[in-house]
Amino acid sequence: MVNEQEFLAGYDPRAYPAVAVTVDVVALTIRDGELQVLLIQRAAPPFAGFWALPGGFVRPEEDIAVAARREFAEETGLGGEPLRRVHFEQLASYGTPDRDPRMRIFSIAYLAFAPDLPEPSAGSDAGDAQWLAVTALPTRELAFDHRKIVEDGLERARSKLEYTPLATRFVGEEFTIADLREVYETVWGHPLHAGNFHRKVLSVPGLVEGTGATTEHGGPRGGPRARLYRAGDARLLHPALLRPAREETVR
Amino acid sequence: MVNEQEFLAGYDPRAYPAVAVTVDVVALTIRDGELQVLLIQRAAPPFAGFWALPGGFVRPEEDIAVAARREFAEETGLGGEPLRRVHFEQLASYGTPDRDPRMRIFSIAYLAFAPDLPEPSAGSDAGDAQWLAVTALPTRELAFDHRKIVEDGLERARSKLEYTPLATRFVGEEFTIADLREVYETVWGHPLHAGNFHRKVLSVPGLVEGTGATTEHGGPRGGPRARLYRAGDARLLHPALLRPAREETVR
DNA sequence: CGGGGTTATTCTCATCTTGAGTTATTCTTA
DNA sequence: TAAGAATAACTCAAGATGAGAATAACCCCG
Repeated sequence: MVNEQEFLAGYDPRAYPAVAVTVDVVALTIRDGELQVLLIQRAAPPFAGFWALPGGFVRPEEDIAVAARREFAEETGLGGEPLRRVHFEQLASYGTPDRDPRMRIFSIAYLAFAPDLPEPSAGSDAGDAQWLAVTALPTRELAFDHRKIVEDGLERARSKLEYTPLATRFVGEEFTIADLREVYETVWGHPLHAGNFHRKVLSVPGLVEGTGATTEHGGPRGGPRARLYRAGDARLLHPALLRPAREETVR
Repeated sequence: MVNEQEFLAGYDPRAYPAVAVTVDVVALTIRDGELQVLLIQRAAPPFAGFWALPGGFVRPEEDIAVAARREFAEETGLGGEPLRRVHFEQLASYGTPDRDPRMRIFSIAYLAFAPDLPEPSAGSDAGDAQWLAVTALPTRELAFDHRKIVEDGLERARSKLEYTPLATRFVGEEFTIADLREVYETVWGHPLHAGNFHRKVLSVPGLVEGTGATTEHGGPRGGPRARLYRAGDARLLHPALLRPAREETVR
């Protein structure tokens, strides 16, 4: 047996097969009314030409969370205040021995949420980056185990909408209840009852707070001006905003 | 910039500072009516004499989840069917550059749940292992960032009791509603209304199924024989069994 | 400029779920 | 044998949810 102490006490790392640690980022945004994920096209083998999650090596003195933000920033060209507004959280780690054909690579995946980001090619050094609607994922082959990572990220996102104010991270500073409802409908993938949603959002303490203002105009197809809100100070929603029960996933 | 492809294409791992990947296991059980966590006492520096989570090096060809089970089995002496009944899940990864003074070590933490396990010293190769009541954690200094890892694990456990049948993993094959209630009370750290809990457990589809049998005797201090149940086939609880709202944690 | 279609917001109402307390019954212990 | 304790079932009020409808503001088209 090799336990941690023995390993660390007598271990010469260079005598063992090398391992590497990377971060991969599942960056989600809502564009054109669709939930989209950021992908980059691989230039070199393996999986050359395939699409993959943005990510890379964690630098020797770099914290993991910092590495995730850095990789995201490099691919999107985002910086400053807009970057600070992006929500990051650790998703999970992936380390199946053969997940990369070249060597043992552990990947720590992060999830990033941001409102309506611009096309990534603009400011980034990788013109081969794009947002892909998650509904188009089934028809696209991804490199490595990145499909699994994206699926885990999507499930996490759907689930966190239920009991955290995460949805407010997908909209701008000020938003209407309908904006928020669109986020829920887009991420969960099905329509919600507008009246009940409205009542619920206003009744959960700390989810939103009114600004007193309304939109300048009604909606593009009519309707009155909507009141504007900004995110409240809640960190957890109580009671939660639950997805309609999905019998299939329960058993 | 070094992105993943460039890094992996032209990278000679031995030219970089070495990194290592370990697993650490937050193993929880209920013994003597208390939630307890498995700790081992470190023999070698750094942190010699301190208590730490069981864990160790992920072997070159070993899957992370397998490594977690192996480390747990080595410290508890558990194997075969009892080991298979233990629930494992990935918790999170920790990789702050200075979390280990010797080298860059990334730790992937796992959470393990099991019913009333025996004293670990018995079958293990490390006689310096013990179960510690989590209520005693504040008075004990832990090695590395293991206190943070344990706290994250406890929060995950408390939260998973709400919406998964995890509690059934802390009791034996057959159990009474009162056994289950004791699990919730112990993990959440406060008493529940017996009648409401009973109603709720029986009303959530797939949480428990009756065996038709009852206990041999009443409780040690009186009371009728209780009906016996076994775990149902639900993977998610709908509606969830929520903790009483904790105002403090909401904001 | 007026009407039809659209949307934000508020209500109603039946149904579920929850929290708190009570009761009948069965056991154990003294 | 009586007292105390625990299981299981019931009551009742308060809260939350799902479905539908009403009201009013606003856009676009003709």
